[in-house]
Amino acid sequence: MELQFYPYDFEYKVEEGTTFFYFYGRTKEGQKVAVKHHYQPFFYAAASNIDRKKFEERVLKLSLKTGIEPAQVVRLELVEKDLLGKKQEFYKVYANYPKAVPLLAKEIQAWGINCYEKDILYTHRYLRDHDIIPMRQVTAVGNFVRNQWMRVPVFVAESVTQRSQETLPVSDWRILAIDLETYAVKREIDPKNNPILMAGLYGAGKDGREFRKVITWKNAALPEYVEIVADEAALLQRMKEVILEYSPDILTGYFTDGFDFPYLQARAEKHKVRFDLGVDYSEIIVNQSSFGDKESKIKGYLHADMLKFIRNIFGKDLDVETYSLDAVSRELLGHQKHKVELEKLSQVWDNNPEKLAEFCAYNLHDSFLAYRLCEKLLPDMMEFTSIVGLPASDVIRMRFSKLVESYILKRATEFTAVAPNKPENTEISRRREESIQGAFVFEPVPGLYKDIVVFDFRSLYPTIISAHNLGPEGLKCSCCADKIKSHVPGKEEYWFCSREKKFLPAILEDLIFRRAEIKKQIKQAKARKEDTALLEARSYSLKILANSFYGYLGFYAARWYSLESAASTTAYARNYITTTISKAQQKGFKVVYADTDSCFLLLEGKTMEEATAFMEEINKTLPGQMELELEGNYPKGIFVGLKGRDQQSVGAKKKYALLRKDGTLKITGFETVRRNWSLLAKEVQEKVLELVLQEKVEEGLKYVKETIKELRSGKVALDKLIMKTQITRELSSYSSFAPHVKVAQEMKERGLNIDAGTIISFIIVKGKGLIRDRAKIPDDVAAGEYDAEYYVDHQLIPAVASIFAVLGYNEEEVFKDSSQTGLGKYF
DNA sequence: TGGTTCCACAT
DNA sequence: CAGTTTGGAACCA
Repeated sequence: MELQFYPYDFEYKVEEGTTFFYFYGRTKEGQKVAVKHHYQPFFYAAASNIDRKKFEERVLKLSLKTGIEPAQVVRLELVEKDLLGKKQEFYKVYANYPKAVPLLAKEIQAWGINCYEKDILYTHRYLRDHDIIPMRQVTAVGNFVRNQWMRVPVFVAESVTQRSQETLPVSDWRILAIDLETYAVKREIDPKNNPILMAGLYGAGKDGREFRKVITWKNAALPEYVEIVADEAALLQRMKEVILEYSPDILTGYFTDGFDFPYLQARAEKHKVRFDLGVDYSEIIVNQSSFGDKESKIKGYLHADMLKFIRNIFGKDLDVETYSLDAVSRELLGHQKHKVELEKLSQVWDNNPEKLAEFCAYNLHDSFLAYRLCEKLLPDMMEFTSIVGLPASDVIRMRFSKLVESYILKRATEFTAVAPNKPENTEISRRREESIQGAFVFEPVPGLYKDIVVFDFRSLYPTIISAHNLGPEGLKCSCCADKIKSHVPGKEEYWFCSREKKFLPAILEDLIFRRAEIKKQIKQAKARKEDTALLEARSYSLKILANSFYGYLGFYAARWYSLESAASTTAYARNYITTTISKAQQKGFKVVYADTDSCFLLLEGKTMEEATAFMEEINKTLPGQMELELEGNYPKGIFVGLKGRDQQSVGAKKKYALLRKDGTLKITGFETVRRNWSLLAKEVQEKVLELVLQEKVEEGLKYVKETIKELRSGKVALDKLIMKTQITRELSSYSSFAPHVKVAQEMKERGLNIDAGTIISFIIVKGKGLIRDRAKIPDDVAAGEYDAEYYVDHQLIPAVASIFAVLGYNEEEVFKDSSQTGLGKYF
């Protein structure tokens, strides 16, 4: 019979010597299933320049002792494959089970024969070789078999194919979010001694309404969604039942990899409760690497720890200070966490259970936020999954380099390419020593400019790599060696094949092309007022994957490492931007600034038509998918001087502000966002930039003077004067006492818990002596007690001095005023 | 300024 | 053929 289903979790099992790949998924009707399919593991061994007869005899006799059964070669096949651009013959060496692969390969390498793809995970290999994309419809031919080892029906497949690319809509996946609150005095997280107090679960009910539940074990008057059980062991038991009954495809949460699931595992073990949620009745599996991150797995589910996906992949474009659930939800959902004093939970639990309700609400709300994040980002997770072709659980936990490499590996099959091996440790150290020249940045002359037109190269690095065929395969190719006309600009020693499009640039070109197609679709969909969330997700995935190729080529641990290619990418980029600059200058445009892929021109009486004509002209000369685009045109812009240098001549790079036509500002590089600046300094800096850009310089000066007056009058609201600095280690280990350290000590003396990570807020007040002795906790500062002169000298003036300096005002000329001392005397 | 150390996130 | 060892901010000399 035929079975159609949507798989989302994968593993393999060796059963009586036969290796089976296992799919776990669900049918359209919502029935969870397991599908098993036999597939023989293998790797490659170089077949060139060896005595093949002798090799075959020897290799087929191999039998390496291991803990399980001896590692043996099942059979050999001779194949032709492409290794870094060179066609060669390889043996495809089939092993008797997956873990035999590295053992056999190591032995054969010891004979002096290179082996390849010996560290490709079996489950990943299976998916790639069968061209199966997780979470999309799969058709298996075979039969259901009786079993008692699985919680779900088991189907034994003779064949498995993906005929359709169809997937389920977001609303059809059953998602359940979990969140735990634990007993924790002084933020001490201790799964050995501290119990789980409550477990929040949030999902969608089968009736379409919300599914909300909090399980706790304290008898108190609590809201209707709270279920009270006898003790912690009962909580665990009940939680398991609820999850099984809900039967989610996706289990989600926030930092569930490192906190909730390991905690559940530890407490279940302590109470001897079998928390066997796994589809095969297995318990939670926590993989802890000797360093850093944990990963938690529950067999038969897609465990999506939203923190992992956001931190590793999705959050790179996000404007958040930390990846805390609070900050991320605020940014992505417009919701924040409920505000409760979590430190008091343990105390309330012990002494005032009647106050537990607000903690239950908090608990449920956290799981609600995780659910919403999962729902919102599911299209993105699925897109990365489909481009890379690996399980979503792996994809969301990958760093960029791994993501790129997985995409390359997926495409390698089509190009019959064999993957180069990962570098050895010595090679890694060697590579880590190397570095390349980066981007070109045009040093601006400080000043206030008008009518600035900004052009930039769309996806500069990816399009260069694709257009110039950069990559290890085409580097210094022998076919083009005799006619080296087109070497890399400024690097006579490098050239890349011009006869044949090579593997890496070809698959990168695909990504860029596919993204361009999707962008067109987005435009059309928007015109029809359709929802574009899915398309945006695809476009975003393709974009960051394409952008990561350059970094990958220069990444020390990359299989397709090619520092020459990375260096050539920036060399071409420098050449394109400098060429664009000089061509603009030849046309009579003044160039004020340029950075990596962008170029800022002044119209100076010329028209926008002339500027775009210039752009068109450049575009005619560009190869492949390269394109110069109009980023925008701005009525005004300011570039400021470098601190401590001649403020009139040397401009700071990557620091400027532009005024848009609609009056809004585009501020880059200024300190306005840093938390160790007071809100006052940020506000004043922004306001002054705005006034100056609107040519209201006098008004700007006046504004500063008024602000200073206000400061001195003691009327400025205290919350605008708070400065924040993070405590980064154990308080007692500080040997120098910056203001925030001193405040932290004071807070600790009052019984507040201060440890690494706490952000200390403080205000500097009037008085004698060192600054640090005048730093106070904001709550202790009386209105007007702050030290106005400190704020003038250390916050206000530094925030605006460079802006006024651009206009030729030095502090003395401009800020002349009263009888004050210090810099403030000029105001 | 550059080199080095420390910490992500959860209660 | 689940294992490797990150990177960015804050601090210090």
